[in-house]
Amino acid sequence: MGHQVDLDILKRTELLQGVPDAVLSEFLAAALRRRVAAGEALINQGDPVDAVFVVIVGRLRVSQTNSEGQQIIIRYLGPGQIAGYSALTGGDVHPGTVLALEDSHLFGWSSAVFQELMARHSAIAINVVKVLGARYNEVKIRLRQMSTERVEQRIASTVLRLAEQAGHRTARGIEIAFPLSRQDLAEMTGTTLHTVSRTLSAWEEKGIVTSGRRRVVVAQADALKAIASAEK
Amino acid sequence: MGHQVDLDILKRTELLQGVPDAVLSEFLAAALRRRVAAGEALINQGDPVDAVFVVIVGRLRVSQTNSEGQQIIIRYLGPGQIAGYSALTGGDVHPGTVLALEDSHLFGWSSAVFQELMARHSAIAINVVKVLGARYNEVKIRLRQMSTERVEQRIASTVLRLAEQAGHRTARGIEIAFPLSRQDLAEMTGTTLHTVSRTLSAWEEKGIVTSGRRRVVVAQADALKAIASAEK
DNA sequence: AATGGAATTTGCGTCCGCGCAAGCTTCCGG
DNA sequence: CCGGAAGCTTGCGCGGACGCAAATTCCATT
Repeated sequence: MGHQVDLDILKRTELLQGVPDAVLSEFLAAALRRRVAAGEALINQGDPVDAVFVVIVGRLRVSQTNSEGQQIIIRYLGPGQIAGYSALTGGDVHPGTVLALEDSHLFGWSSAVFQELMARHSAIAINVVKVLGARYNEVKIRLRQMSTERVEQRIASTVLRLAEQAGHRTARGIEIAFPLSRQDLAEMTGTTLHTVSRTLSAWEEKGIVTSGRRRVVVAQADALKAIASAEK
Repeated sequence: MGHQVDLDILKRTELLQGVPDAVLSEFLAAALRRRVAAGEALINQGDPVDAVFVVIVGRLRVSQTNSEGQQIIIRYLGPGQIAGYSALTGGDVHPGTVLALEDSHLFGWSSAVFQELMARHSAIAINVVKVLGARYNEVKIRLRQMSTERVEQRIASTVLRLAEQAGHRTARGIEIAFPLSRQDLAEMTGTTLHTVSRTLSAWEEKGIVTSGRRRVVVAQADALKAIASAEK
C-alpha cells in the first residue's frame, strides 16, 4: 500500500476525521500495523493497556465477561472504528475482549505515543471526545432498554440496529452482513439463546424475518419497529 | 468569593485537574455562574445543547426517560463533576435530564466558548477524554450487571456503590448522604419499588442494613458484598 | 457419502419478579 | 395541631422468561 493510499484510509477513520494531511503523515509514521486472523483476539479483557487501534479492514466484536464467565456483547467494530480506547482514557487494563470475526487489519499506536500525539494535536483529542460521547450515549440507551423493555422489544431494536449498521439489501430483505448466532443476540439483549430462538421462530411464522444458522434477514423492518416501540 | 478561592475550586474539578493557573484564570473569566434550587432542573432531556457545567456545590441526579415516561437514573453528580457533557461531544440535544436534589451552584460555559477553549488547550480535551472514558466504563459494567445478575445482586452492588461514593460513617454504619427512595433504587437497578422494598425489608431483618424514608444505612458491607458477587 | 460437532428448535415445568391493591407511616405546610 | 401527600410495606396471584433436556438440522471436514 502506498503512502497516499494509507493517508486516504486514515482520513476516513472516526479518530482522524478532519485532520490536516501533515498531522496524518505524522500519525502514519508512528503507526504500527497489526493483522488478526478470524477467531483470534486482538485484546483480552484484563490485559494491561499498551496500545490503541483503528480498524482498517475486517470486523471485530467487543465483549465483557464477569467473574462467573457470563459474557455480554458490547458492540461490533468495522472499518474506521477505534478498538482499545482505554489507551486514550488512561485505564490500566482493558475492560473487555476484542475478538476478530474476520481476518482483520489494523493500525495501532502505543499508549505513550498516542497520548503524546493527542497532547500536541487537540483536534485529535476532540475527535476522541466525540467518539466516546457517542459510545456513551449508545450504552446509556441500551441500559434504559434493558431496564424498561421486555425481551421481545429488546431483540427487535437490536436486530434493527444491526441491520442499519451492517445491513445488506437482498431480494428477501435486509441481511445482516456478518454471522450472528442466537447466542450472540442473547448476549446483546440480556436473555438466553432459547428465548431468542423462540422469538425469531415466531417472527418467521409471521413473515417478519427469515433466519438460518448464524444468519438473520429482516423482511419487514416496519413490523420490527412496531414491536420495538411499545405495543403492549 | 474571591478570585483565588474560585481558582482553587476549579483546580479540584475533574475537568480542570492539573491545568496551569494561567489557563484556569482564562476559564474563570469565561465562566457563567448558575444556581439551581432543590427540585429544579438544570437541564431537561431533549433541550438543545447550549452549555456545559461543573458542579461547585450541591448534588444533582441525571436520568433518562423513554417515550412511555419510564425513567432510569444514570448517575448522581456531586462537587467537581461535569453536567451536560453533550456540549463537549457535539450532540445537539441533551440525552437526559439533570435535576438538582439540593440547592446547587455551578460554573458553566457555552458550547462555543468551551469548544474553543478545548481546541486551544489539549490538556482540557484530554481531561474530558478521561472523564468520559470512566463514565463509559461504569455504564458498561452496569449493562453487564443488568444482563447477567438477578435483582437482589443488582440492588446490593448499587447500594454498595452509592455508599462508597456518598457514604458517611455513623454509629449504625455507612449512611448514604442524600435522600434515596425505594423508587430511586428501583430506577437504578431496573426493577420496581415493590421489589426494592421487599429486598430491603429482608436485609433489615438480617441486620445487613437499616433504612427509613428515603434513607439507607449499610450496617454490614461484607454481607452486601457477598450478595452482590454471585451466591446465586 | 459419512461423520461429528455446532447451532437451532421445541416441549415442559418452575420461579423470580411484576402488577395490583390495600393499609400504614412519616413528613410538611398551613 | 391537623390534614393531606408522599413514601413505604405487604399480601396475593399471575405470567414471562429461564432452565433443562432431547431431538433435529446444518455445516465443515474427511
